[in-house]
Amino acid sequence: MKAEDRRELILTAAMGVFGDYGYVGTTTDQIARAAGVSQPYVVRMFGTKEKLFLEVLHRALAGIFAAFDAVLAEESELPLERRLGLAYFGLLAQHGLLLSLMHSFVLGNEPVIGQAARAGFLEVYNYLRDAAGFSAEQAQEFLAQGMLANTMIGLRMTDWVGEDPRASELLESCFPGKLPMVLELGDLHRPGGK
Amino acid sequence: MKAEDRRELILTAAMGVFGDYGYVGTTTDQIARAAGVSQPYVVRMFGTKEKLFLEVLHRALAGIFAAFDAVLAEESELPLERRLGLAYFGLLAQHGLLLSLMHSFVLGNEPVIGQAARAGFLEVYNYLRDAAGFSAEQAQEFLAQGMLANTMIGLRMTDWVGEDPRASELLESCFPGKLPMVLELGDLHRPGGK
DNA sequence: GTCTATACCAAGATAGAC
DNA sequence: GTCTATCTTGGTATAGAC
Repeated sequence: MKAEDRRELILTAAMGVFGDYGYVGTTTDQIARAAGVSQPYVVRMFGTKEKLFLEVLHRALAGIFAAFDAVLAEESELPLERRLGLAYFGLLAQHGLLLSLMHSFVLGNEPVIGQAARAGFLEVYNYLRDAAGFSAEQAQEFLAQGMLANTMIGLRMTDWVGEDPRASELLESCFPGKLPMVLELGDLHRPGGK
Repeated sequence: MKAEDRRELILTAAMGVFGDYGYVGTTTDQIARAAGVSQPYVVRMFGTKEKLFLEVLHRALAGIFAAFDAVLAEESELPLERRLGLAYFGLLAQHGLLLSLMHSFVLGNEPVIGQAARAGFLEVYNYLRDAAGFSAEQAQEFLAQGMLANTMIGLRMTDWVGEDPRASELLESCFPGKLPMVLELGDLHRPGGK
């Protein structure tokens, strides 16, 4: 296999593991095993764990913009907020995409990663304001809902559906009409999830 | 000094450091230095880093409920959501309180901490629904705004006020009328902040 | 292009002195 | 009650073979 393909493989694996355990909590060895290569190879290919994480971050953001662009390009009766929200939920199918971002969002102190995370978040905000044409209030509300959704996934709150009725009630408000899908995808974000 | 007082000192220091660097990213030595004691002493007193973090989590939640209880006990013209929101912002004055929680919210995979984090989050939700009398939608919206506010602090977005007009705009929506206060408190959540 | 072996360092935890 | 010294583990990164 050539380097470019391995790169893809490793990046995908890294996104999943980083999403599950966070930047600091993830070892390059975990990523290597998830990708089916040796630990030194991961480091060799990306230089450092930090650089690898930055690439994952970049990819995650690109994934968001791609999904949103697709929404803006399509015709629909539904209000734009709703459609972008659904597209956002769709990103849960990519293991670790939203959670890697979420982890970066609490690392503002990290000199390199924090900077990238702030810039990335603002890019999303700018997209909502400019490309999507949201007002400041609309964009803020959209992001707030997104952050709560991320939190539900990060907490693995889906594991408590059925056990605690209030957990179900909250999740139903966070993912209106999409709980079944989210529960299914929730399996990804668990130890051992593909 | 007796053990009980040291305990307080260490817990306060630990909350700040955990908030700044997260559970995994924090070393017991950082905490020890922040508290002015030796690293082994921190471990000795709390058993393990994990147990210490769980105590911090417990304290952070207690802080939230104390602040909310005070709001419910007082008379006011303002709507309850607004008053609880302001009380929430007030918690920013306690270094690391909201951010330690936020870090725990993305650690759902951690067997012990994840469980505690989920339970803690649901306690807050239950409080809003029962003690505060919020509807499911009100509680969800309140939490969404809280998670976005936490994210802004975690990202240290306040550092970009003045540099990026969109950062200011977003922060102003997140902390309506309270930006000056938040900017001042933002200094706490920076490397070297007391 | 990918691995094995390993150097090196940082961190949590323990032992035991004072 | 608190410290110094230290054990042990685990994790990033490097060297170098195949």
